Amino acid sequence: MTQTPALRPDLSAVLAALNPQQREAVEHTDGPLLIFAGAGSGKTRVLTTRIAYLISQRKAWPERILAVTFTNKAAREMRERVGQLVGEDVAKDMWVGTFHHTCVRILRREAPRLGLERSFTIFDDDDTRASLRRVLDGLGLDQKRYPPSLIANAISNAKNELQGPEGIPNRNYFDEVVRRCYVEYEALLRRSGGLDFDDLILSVVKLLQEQEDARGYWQDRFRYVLVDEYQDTNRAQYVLVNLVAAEHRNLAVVGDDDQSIYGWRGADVRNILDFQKDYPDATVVRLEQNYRSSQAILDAAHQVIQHNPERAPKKLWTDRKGGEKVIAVQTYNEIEEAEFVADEIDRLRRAESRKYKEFAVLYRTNAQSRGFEDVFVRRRIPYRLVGGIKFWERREVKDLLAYLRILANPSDSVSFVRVVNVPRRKIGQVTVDRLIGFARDQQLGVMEMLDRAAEAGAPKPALGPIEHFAKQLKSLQASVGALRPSELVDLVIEVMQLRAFYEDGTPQGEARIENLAELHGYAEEFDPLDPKEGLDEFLAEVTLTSDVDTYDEKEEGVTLITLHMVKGLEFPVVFLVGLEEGLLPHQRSLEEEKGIDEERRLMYVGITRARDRLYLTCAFRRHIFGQAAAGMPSRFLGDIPQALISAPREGRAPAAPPPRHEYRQRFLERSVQAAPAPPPVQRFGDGDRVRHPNFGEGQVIKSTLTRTDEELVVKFDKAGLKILSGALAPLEKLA
DNA sequence: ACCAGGCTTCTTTTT
DNA sequence: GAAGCCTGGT
Repeated sequence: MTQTPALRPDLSAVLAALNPQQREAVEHTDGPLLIFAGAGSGKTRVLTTRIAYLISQRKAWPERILAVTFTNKAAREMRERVGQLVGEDVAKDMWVGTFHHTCVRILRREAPRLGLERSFTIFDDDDTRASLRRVLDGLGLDQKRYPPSLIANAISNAKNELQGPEGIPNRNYFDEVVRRCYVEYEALLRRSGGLDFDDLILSVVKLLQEQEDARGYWQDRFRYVLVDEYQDTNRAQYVLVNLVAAEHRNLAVVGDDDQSIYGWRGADVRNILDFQKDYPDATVVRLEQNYRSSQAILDAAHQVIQHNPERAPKKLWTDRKGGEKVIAVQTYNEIEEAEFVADEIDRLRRAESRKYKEFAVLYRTNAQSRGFEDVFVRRRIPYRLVGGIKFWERREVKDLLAYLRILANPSDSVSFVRVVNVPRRKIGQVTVDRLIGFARDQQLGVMEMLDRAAEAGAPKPALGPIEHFAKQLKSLQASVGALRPSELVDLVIEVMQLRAFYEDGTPQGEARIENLAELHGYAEEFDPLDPKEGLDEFLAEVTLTSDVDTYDEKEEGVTLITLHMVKGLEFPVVFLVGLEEGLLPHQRSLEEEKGIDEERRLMYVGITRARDRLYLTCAFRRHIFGQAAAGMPSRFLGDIPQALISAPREGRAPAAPPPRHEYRQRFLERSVQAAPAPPPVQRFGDGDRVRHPNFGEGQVIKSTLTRTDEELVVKFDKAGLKILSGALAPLEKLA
């Protein structure tokens, strides 16, 4: 330290504003600390104040404090808020980031020790699947029987459990396939100088476990360690933080077992529930006062979550009295569900002068956003979609990034395969296979591989194009240390003529070209760094940035978001939609042990996002895989006592409170009461012969009018009985 | 090597 | 209702 950072030690006012439990969490400085932080209990405030307190008490220099968050957005916020308390120049030295970012930072420094290139490439899911496809090919295995995504999942689970290929169980042939793929996949990663998401954590764990010097350094370095969302840590992450904090034992973990929703990717709630076993001397603080939601909303949340077993004891409370009752509504189908939401948004904008950004629509699956998008576009309601097809995953963006990746790391053959024919180069499958095989055997990077194409056995006609490609890449590579990331982006676009390649006269082509331009803008952020370093950082950032990270709450528009991504956010008005059996809880969750519990926690997370108003909606019919299916109200609706739910608004049927046992029967009664007004046209009568492009010919068994649609039950000669929407299905009436 | 068209399967959830 | 895979044609 050359100079003492300018501290603003007058935290007394900030401390005085905390409640007693919050204050205890802040002022506890030494030794292990477990904070159970319920939804809306001021967790971020406690964490940031605690860090500021540590700094102002001179407990540690900022660069010796490590805070691990779940998203980059949370990390940024934390740094900002600490900055407001102790000064930005001080806060900038803290280590704040996601598990993955933190590990990348460590790995960049420790690369040599691990026999790793400093410019290692981070493989995202897409790259992993592409790699596995190649592996399967190499092993002569059928991708239909052994879907790459399933194998990727199995390997990921193993890695999260710190298991190598030998740790894959031996139950059946599929396991055997997974094990062999795992071995080959690892070899491919190593040859490519690549690490996948899980490897980032795994490599640091290994480093700390196996190399005493490194372990000593990092354990000494981080005097204070804080981990947010501890209930969502997996085995590898658990080992990592406990290892890092082992020397000073100043480990503070924050979380809420009721909000554990990432079990499917290896998160283990026991990490938080067993913290006191790991650290018998731990101080435990419970933050139970909720500063976000109305009493009515909190009550509903409590009713839902209390059905779960194995919860750490706690109950949220608020001194906000009363509040609007929760409104539950069943609509005819997903279109009307969206219409209803749109109606309410319009109404509340007028009645309560609310802004668009005060509303959020929360759903279980990304596919559900479609109906809302369609309706919002038509009704000119501005919205922003979080998640779904991400910017970084768009084809053209990935193509351009693949070029940059080859430049940053010439061993990255996965990226080479991706762009070998972008634009068309007439280098065929056979040629690519021979080149890749040769490169593997001879341990070559992309450049040498292309230079020795003839030797590799590439077909004669391909040699010309290959040589040209090599020349292009070399000319780009000459600029790598010299040009800044954004300039490099432009150069790739120009040399490879990507604009012309994507230009196809369609609006989609236009969009692709715009996205390329947008990439330039992102890259600019890394221009101030050393050129090569900037390129590496840019590429890492790109693969580690999620959609919520770029979410800006000040931006106008209704938020459309999944229940998983919404954790940590809050909105004055929340619509929790698609509350149907099969959707929430999701069909797939029913097959898993404890699946239902996690679904219920999702519901709980959704409810607790709401400040003032909460709507719960479900649809009677929903199109799934393009076909209408019947939906039963979610069992979770039945967890909420009728007394907490408002009477249905006029003209709307209430969601049937799902009876604990016989909900099918009661549901049907309800749906009869719910008979909506007739739609404009009834095109078919009972007994009509019809033709459908997919299902062939059939006979209408029953035609029913609903408020906006004609619902048809058709018995197809070949395809059997189907329920179709008269408005949507391309049905043709036969004479 | 590339394209069009038909077939299938598919969907949880994400760093 | 889309994306991906396969086939058969050029």
